[in-house]
Amino acid sequence: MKKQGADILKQSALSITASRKDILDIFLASSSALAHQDIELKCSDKFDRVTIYRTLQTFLDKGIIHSIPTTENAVKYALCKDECIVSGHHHDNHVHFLCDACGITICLEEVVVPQVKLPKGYSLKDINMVVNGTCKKCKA
Amino acid sequence: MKKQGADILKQSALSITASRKDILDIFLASSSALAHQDIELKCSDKFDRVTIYRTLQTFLDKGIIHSIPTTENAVKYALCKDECIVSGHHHDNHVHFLCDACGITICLEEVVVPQVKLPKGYSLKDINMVVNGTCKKCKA
DNA sequence: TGACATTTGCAACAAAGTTGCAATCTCCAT
DNA sequence: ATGGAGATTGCAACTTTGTTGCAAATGTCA
Ligand SMILES: [Mn+2]
Ligand SMILES: [Mn+2]
Ligand SMILES: [Zn+2]
Ligand SMILES: [Zn+2]
Repeated sequence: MKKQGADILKQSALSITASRKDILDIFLASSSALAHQDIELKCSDKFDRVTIYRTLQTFLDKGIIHSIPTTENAVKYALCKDECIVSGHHHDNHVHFLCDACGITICLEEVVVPQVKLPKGYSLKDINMVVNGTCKKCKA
Repeated sequence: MKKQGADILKQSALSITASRKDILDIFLASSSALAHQDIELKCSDKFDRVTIYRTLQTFLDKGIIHSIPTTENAVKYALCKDECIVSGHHHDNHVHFLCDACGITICLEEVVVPQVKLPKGYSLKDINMVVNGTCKKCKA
């Protein structure tokens, strides 16, 4: 049986509500990262825009989703994998791909973000790597 | 003599106007990347908000500045270096640092973005690497 | 200097995000 | 199973951010 939104909510000790379940199911059904607006288009008939904002924030806080900064000034969100939580801390250390042609944003789970050495004085907490280019489907 | 905004405008074959000069000078005087709002705070008394938007877009088009996507859903901008233009094309291949404590965003010109190998089918055009952490000044 | 093209400011919008509060819903202990 | 405490939601009102069209002002170059 496939993983459902409700399962994830239980795991994260969040109360189970219609909006949270539905929004999680939207993520589970999507193969690419979603912007707030993408989600709004899919369920603003059922839920208020504000609820979507708050739900996404809750998911971020709980480490259910992670955010992906894009060059188009639009943050996108994607589910975190289970293996993501190692010893109580999150590890979204994969590369993200953004297609300039179709705009799709994808987690490249199998591509690990390379380490970098920072100049003296800077302490590193997190690295974000976003690659632009052309995706499989849009290839000429 | 220090480089002035007007010099850069000439180099880029842009007409020299007060707003362009002033905004360039703000960049030249800043050691960190600036958001639209940062610039607005410094000169909205002299120029319209719309002018700032259009000026930043022009600078982007001409390769005078580059944009930095941040996790806070706010694009920041920074001047490109001269050496940035190699054979007519831009090369902003350095890492950016974003301090979680003070929010400052800095170009780490000396840290080159490492290459990554993408899965089959993806073609790469550009890589963006943003590192979060604590900057020199904010260090505990 | 003057014509012409470019740039700017303004006004009016549209879209995105935030906040407070009352109504509703979840969950847990009885 | 029920009900009450606390969490969640919808709504309204608002702020901030970004866009567009157009007329006035400015810069460029002959
Ligand atoms: Mn991801
Ligand atoms: Mn930079
Ligand atoms: Zn594509
Ligand atoms: Zn700092």
